[in-house]
Amino acid sequence: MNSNDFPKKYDYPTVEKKIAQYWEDNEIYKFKHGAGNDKIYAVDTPPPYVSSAHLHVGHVMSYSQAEFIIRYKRMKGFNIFYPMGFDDNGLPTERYVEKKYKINKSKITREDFIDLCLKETKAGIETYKSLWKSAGISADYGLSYSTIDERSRKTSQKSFLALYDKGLIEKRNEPILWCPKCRTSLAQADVLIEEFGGVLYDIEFNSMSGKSLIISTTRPELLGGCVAIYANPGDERYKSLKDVRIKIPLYDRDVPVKYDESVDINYGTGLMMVCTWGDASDVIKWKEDKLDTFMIVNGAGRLNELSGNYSGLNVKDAKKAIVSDLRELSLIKGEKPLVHHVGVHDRCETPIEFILAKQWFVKILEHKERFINAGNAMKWHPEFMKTRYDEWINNLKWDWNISRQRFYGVPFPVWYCSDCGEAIVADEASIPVDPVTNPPHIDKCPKCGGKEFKPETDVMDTWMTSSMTPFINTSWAYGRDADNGLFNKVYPMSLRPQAQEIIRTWLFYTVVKSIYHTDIVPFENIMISGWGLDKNGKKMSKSQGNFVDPENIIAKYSADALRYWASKAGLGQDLRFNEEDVVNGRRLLIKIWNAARFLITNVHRGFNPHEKNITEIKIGQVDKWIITELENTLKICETDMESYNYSSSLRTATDFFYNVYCDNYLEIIKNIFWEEDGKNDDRKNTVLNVMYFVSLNVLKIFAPFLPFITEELYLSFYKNFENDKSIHLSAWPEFDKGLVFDDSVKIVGILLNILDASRKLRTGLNLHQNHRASKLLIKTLNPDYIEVINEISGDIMSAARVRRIVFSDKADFKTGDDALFISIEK
RNA sequence: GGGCGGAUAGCUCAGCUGGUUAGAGCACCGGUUUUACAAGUCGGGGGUCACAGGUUCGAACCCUGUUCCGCCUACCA
Repeated sequence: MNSNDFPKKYDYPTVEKKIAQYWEDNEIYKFKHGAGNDKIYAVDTPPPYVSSAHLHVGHVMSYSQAEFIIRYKRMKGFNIFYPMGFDDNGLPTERYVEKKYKINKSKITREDFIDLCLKETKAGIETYKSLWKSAGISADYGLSYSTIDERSRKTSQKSFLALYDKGLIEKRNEPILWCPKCRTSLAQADVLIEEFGGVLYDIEFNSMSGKSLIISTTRPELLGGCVAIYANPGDERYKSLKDVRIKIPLYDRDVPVKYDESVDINYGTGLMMVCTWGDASDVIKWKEDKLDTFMIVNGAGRLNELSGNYSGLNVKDAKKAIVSDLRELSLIKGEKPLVHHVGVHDRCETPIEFILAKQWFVKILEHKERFINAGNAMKWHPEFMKTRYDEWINNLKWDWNISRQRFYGVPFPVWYCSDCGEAIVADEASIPVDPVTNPPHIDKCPKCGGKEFKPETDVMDTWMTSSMTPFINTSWAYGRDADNGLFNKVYPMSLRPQAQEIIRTWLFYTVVKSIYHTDIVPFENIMISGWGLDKNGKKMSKSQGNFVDPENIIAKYSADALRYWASKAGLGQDLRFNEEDVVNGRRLLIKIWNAARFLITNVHRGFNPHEKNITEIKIGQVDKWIITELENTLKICETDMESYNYSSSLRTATDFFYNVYCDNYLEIIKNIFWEEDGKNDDRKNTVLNVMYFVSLNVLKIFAPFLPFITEELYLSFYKNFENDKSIHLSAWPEFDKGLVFDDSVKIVGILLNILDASRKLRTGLNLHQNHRASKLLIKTLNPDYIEVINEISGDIMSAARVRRIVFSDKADFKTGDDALFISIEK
């Protein structure tokens, strides 16, 4: 570009589109597989579940934050393995489709439903890709994966087969967590605890000997499922009940009394009704004490025939009916409102129930210690997030149930013998298979010789696939040598960036799988981002309607400006969205543009920044000072980036750029460019070289954050003198001790004190910005200053916009330096 | 119930292992437009660092307790 043509305004909508295209056309972010650079930095990209139109600026925030580090690593010379993932299988997508088309799984065929899911998935992927690209996310889109594609299905099924072989997966018939709305079983990680207002009913029971007993419960509708009454073994009141049976009100049934330490003497009357099953403690007691089983709630959340008169009612209506009947019999002796905590399905917020069912489980309870150790073997950023991981593992109560009674997911590679029920798992060569459409590889049941087989119709938990991302990415399912040994090169991966709410799912399950399959932790570093909050500090979400559309913000202020906002929160910190910060980002861009413009438009023909080394040209004190300040900045920025403290890095860079480089250095030197041609040519050339050196390095430390504008300036100007085809492939500027001139910093400190004071005086004198005052009077109490001031008098006059400097005792305005006073005469 | 994070200017936030007079941006007030930038620039006002104790020559920072906000976790049914 001809420097005279350099645009006055930064036209970011046009430029950002153009630059994004440049990156794509030139494969700037392509992973160089097999090209010799084995200094690999591998990222396990989060695959957010694909349902277009729920994306908000918070998503851009967390992706950007990880990407700041990734871009930095790229400039540090790493060969970046950065695939883009799209999570599109499983219940989240199904829920999205159900809502969008107002259907549910009982009113549509499996095939039609899957078709709709695939259609939405495809649309979702396009929306995501387009947003990530416009936000400048530097993934290698050629490495994209979707969790429903063939490679993912093969990987999940291979994992299933491998763990089945190791005895780490098994099918069991036991009480499981169940969502009556989605009609599927769930894992503990799919359940959230929510606060509910409820009522604690004191209900009168009678022992068979006629003794009246008051028992408190929040779930009278489960009376029909009551299988025992518990008391604390130390509770004197109830010791006599040993061997006594208790009659259940409304039902013609009686149950035993049992004792357990877990019963709180002070809660209610100290008696506890245990049912099949109201909560986890019921299940535990049922297992430990081998209680009877009276399952009165069915999979649809309705009471069944075992409940007698209440059969067919849903849980809520049954509660009303039973309470009303108990009232009529005067068996309700008390009602206390209380707040209690109920587990709900995280996708639909329906309270979960326990039902008995045959399900596939990945055993995890017996290996908790290994997972805790794995957590300790990875570096957490920020550190305190590891607590959540540890806490989750320590509190696990159930093995990981991976069966889902749904349609859209990866099928189990399993059939059952119609005669004896024996499970037949697929052979590895045939996966991925869908047992509903594919026959098994054998024609005879190995156990009973039966020739008929039924497919497993459940699908796997979506996390069964997502937990395999490091393996999907590296084609592990095709053998460890597949894809030129990619797995061995990339695994374990350098970085797992992700949001905090999926520590217990995506992260935990990935660790489980990785440990089981390889016995090696999957990541060196884990980076946990906070949430994007709305203006009022509430979490942004589609359902709350308080989300900000990133496309609009990018269109209005540019992607770089949005990324600037994203840099404001440190790791693990939530960040409020306020448009002011985006506006500030745009201001920074404009400032960068204009500072570059000053250099570019002053560069003469024949300018060559590499003719001599920066130290070999005749640099003055102010040049040495600005170079020193730059070096100190580079040092801090590098330290910050190395410790994932990107926020501080950008702040430091911005401070230097604004307050030191623009407001002071450029202000001090710019006057020389106003002189007639021919005058000061040497000095001009020196200053241009210094500006080139400083501004290019500043641009580089801005580059991870503001990839578009830095690239635009690089390509349109700096690249004329540099070799790299993108600033993002250029080398991160290393701190150079040889470019630190502490004496110059001291000397220029005097100048800056004078400049600062003179600005105050000029404001007081109402002087025009560029008015050249006639005299600057200086008084100094430090004789050493005189020589220094004489040496840099040209710069002082230039900076303070004065024609002459005079040492005079009349100077009476104290500067920031106690030994230095100045005055200005108009 | 247990735990984690936070509370600093009107607003959004910096403030390193304790060290002069606690910073920035926005907002507010005033000056200033041919000479990189008015989406600018220069200057100014504005804070009992949540509260109460303690340690120290010295505390926004360390310790103890309290309050409020957010979150994680939990078998008082």
